[in-house]
Amino acid sequence: MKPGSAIPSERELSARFGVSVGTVRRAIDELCDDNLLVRQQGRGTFVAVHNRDRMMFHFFHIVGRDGTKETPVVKMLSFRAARADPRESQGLAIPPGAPVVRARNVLALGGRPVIYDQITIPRAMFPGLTMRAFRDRPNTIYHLYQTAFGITVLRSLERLSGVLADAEAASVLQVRVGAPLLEIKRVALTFNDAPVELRRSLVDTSRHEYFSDLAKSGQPPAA
Amino acid sequence: MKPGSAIPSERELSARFGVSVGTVRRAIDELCDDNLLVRQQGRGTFVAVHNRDRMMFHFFHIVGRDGTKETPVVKMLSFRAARADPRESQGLAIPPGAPVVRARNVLALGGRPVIYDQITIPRAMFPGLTMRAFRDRPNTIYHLYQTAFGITVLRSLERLSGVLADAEAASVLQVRVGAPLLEIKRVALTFNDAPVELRRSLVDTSRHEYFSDLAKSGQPPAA
DNA sequence: AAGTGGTCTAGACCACCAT
DNA sequence: TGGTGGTCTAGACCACTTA
Repeated sequence: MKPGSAIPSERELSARFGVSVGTVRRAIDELCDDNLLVRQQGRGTFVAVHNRDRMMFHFFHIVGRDGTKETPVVKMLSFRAARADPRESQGLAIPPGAPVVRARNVLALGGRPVIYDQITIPRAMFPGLTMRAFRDRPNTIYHLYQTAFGITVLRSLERLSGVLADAEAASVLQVRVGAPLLEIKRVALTFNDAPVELRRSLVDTSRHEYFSDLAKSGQPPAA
Repeated sequence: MKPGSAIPSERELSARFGVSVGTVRRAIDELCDDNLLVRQQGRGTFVAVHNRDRMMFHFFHIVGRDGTKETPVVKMLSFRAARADPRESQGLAIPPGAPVVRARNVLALGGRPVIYDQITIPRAMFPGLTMRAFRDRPNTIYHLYQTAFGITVLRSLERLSGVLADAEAASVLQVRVGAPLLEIKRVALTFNDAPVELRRSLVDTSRHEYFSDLAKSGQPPAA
């Protein structure tokens, strides 16, 4: 179904499939949990769209030291076709040497460069993607994936480390070489946990932090 | 109710409070989501206990570079009574200068020191806590909080940064001064999001990483 | 076999939103 | 006012555990 469109009402679905409304509700509940649908009381249930609010809520975890969250200003630094190196082929589940696109962005917060993103996506999933479309997109990158290529990013796995700024990162983030940075390696997943995008972010955490609210996880182990 | 004990069955609760079983179920579902109860089909529903599996699942996010999770070997380095400094008083919501305990642990993975924990707890919440009880606890720290002081840690907020090893951290973690470390500042919360414990962890991420699965968050914003 | 949680039914009523 | 999702009822039946 198309992102943004409404799905049939709970009563109609229950009639169509011969199950009770309560069962339909629980099925929809699960799809909402998986970020596929969004309910709106009194209006209907809609296929989720990757707008900016949604991206900020689900996929952007950098906050100021005072806890405030700010929308970053993105500037593209490069956009190049390449062949997948071993790490990329493993992370994206594509053959070694498969065509990919590598892009680099710098994200500014409060007017200062804070995040240096290195993005890799498989060209096979994004046929015809151009540098202009990538750079001049009107919305978020994930919105572009969804609207132009029908690929919806549902969740992401992130692995964080502490690293030192090399010359390149130091130049982009305007810190000295050897300054401490936070490294975030993210794999973005779509349906069936199929990998869509590999992203390495280097974050200058002198004025910002990565915020993690591990409130609710999966099933607790047995007692 | 006591941790580990069973709560009345759904049918009994529905009769006692004059509501339907379905309503009882949803209420219990919420408490399970909040990590307060654990269901076991065919056996009953139990008040959650902070055992080691549970701690590892909900509160320990350091994994090897290959993704394997290993139980750390904890060694206490120090345990001292002190007065809350401004950061501690703010983070724990206690008056400045209020009595606290500061403890330091080093956690080893694969025989190597990897995590240097600096823990602060308010003495008022843990009356009579001794160094021996803290060091020689048979289970996890959060299990001790729960069984000896009736304080159940339900969730935690973590803020991550990249930092450089100072002389103290370098000595504890056996890295050189200036080596990159991952800093994790955690506040552990109990009922009503009341803060229980402040913890600063310095992690040597040369062989390990912080793993974050942001699968399911709260409510998505409006479309 | 008896008791538990897990799933489902076929409704009722409420709160919210659009017209 | 009519349609939507949100909550709740009073059961039925199944899967699992324990004795």
